[in-house]
Amino acid sequence: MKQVVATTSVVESMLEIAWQFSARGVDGACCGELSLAEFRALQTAAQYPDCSVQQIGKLLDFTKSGATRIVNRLEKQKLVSKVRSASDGRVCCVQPTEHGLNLLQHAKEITGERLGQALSKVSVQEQNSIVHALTTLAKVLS
Amino acid sequence: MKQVVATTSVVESMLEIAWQFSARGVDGACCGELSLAEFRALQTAAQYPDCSVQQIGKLLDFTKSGATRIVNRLEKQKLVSKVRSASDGRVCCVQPTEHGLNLLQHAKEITGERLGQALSKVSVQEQNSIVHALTTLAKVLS
DNA sequence: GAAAAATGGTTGACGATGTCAATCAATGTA
DNA sequence: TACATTGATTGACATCGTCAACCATTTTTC
Repeated sequence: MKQVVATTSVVESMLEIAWQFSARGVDGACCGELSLAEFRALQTAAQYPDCSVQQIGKLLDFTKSGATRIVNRLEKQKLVSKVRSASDGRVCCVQPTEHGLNLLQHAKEITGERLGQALSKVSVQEQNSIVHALTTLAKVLS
Repeated sequence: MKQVVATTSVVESMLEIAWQFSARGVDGACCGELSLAEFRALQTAAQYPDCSVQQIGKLLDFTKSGATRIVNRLEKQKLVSKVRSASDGRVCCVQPTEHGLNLLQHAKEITGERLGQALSKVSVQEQNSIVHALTTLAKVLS
């Protein structure tokens, strides 16, 4: 019970952080011309080799059609390519292009820098604590 | 330098968390009929007494017109009321209604519960560490 | 004190985004 | 072969926030 009480006071921090790192916060900073949804989709495609369009939708909680549209936008920007699966002619495998992977890498650096800049305001010990905490939290949230 | 390197590896966690707690993640769970932007605006109105429309826009990084529209939607749902400032006839003070405050409180509880549920998967010691880390991080990010 | 500039807010037109329902194509099943 | 299922796409649509133009009030300037 005590934990629950404690967490309610943290929710505001949580939302604040989410806001900073979501669509509005990251803005052009990390994603270039990409929306957060597109960025996440690109990430997902990179993470799961030969990921289908619908898989991306399911992982990110979009409808089928939403997923199609997001992937199409990524394709138009040449960040992914769609390849028909050899084993199942209905499936579209979404593969990040070289360009897409570069963008991901770059985005990671930029956002990391930004996080690092924020973290530089606290002690190294606290930095480590935060890094550890975030990693753990992301794991238990998924 | 080491910190920067370390943080880049955390960025993915960061984005994962943001995703979980942003528009798509929270969904109806905490915000009822509100979008995340509307929810944040309501929060801001509650936090800053007699907050103007534009102040909300500036704090949340919206344009003037965007802020107007968000506040209008909140007003239509009777979550805030707009009152012309006595000292400056141009300014609209945005005040959360009783209903608005209740919704905020409720949302806080729901989201807190959700966070608590996730946190219940780790040790109490780790929970405290995470709570502390989030609080600190939110502070240095703003 | 009146004209001009600045400031807060609103509105119309628009582009971006994602949903729903209908559809097509490929696969699986009877 | 006929029927159902599944992956993906498309058209119509609602939501959301921006830009530019605008009105109203306040402040500045001469």
